[in-house]
Amino acid sequence: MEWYARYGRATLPWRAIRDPYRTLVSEFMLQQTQVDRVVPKFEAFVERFPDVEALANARIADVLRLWQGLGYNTRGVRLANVAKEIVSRFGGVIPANVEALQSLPGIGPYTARAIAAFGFDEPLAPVDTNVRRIVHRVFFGIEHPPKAAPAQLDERAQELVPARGHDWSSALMDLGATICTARAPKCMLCPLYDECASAPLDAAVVERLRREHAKAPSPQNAIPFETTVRYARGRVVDRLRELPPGEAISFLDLHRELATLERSREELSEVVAALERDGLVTSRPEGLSLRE
DNA sequence: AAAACGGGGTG
DNA sequence: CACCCAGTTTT
Repeated sequence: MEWYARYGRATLPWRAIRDPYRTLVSEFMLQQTQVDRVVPKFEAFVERFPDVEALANARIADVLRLWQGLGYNTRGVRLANVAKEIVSRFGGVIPANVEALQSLPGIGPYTARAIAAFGFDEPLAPVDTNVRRIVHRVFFGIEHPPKAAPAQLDERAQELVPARGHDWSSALMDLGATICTARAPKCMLCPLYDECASAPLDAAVVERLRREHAKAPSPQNAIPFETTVRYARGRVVDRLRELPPGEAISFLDLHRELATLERSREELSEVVAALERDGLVTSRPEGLSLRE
């Protein structure tokens, strides 16, 4: 905690102002997404949608426009749906209870605990990739190969949490993001050096062990990203984001404009259908648009 | 248990 | 250029 007081990222916008709604928004944006890329998006988002009610009344299309550049666009849809459910099921008040939180769309075990800990200062351990890595290195040794099961790491992380959860978990995550990093840990700067089962860790050794225990590359890593469905989805959503609010584009126009994708009408149709199922896109007689 | 889901920074 | 990132949902 002394290290955190001195070197922690206290000015992150969801820490400078503590508020469960800001915690909710930040945690959705931070799923699988680095802090540096979230900060500017977060600030624009909470300015446009300052509270649960504003977000509950938002058009999905506007949420998705603010989501540009973050990736995993269904997170934006789910976040807006969470706001609606909070209004309809919880009277507009974000629950502090983990089970209630996890019943909401897009909130899994990590995010439920993160909202409870960061939003309500509950003594719970949100175990993200940082906490997982730190706990593994400190108590079980270097994580390549893994010597601890996920359940063991959860349990060990939870045992560490003091009475108030916010600063403790913030500290662990900052340590993981800046010192106890995945590739090139800076053990010589680490406040846990003396208690750590892995210190001092040499970056070259980490790299070698990682390589030795690397899983066989999945076949889709061998093909160019531009040929993947994910890429096609991204280009479709990008095109629909450009549409002025209220306007639509016909499927055939979309297919023509996205000719560089080299997708047949049938293939592109399947991409659009999946986006519809995911709640991002609406198909009407006038054409396609982001969902209202 | 494995795959799908984005996109940008990094060593 | 493979890996990594405040994970969750679907298959």
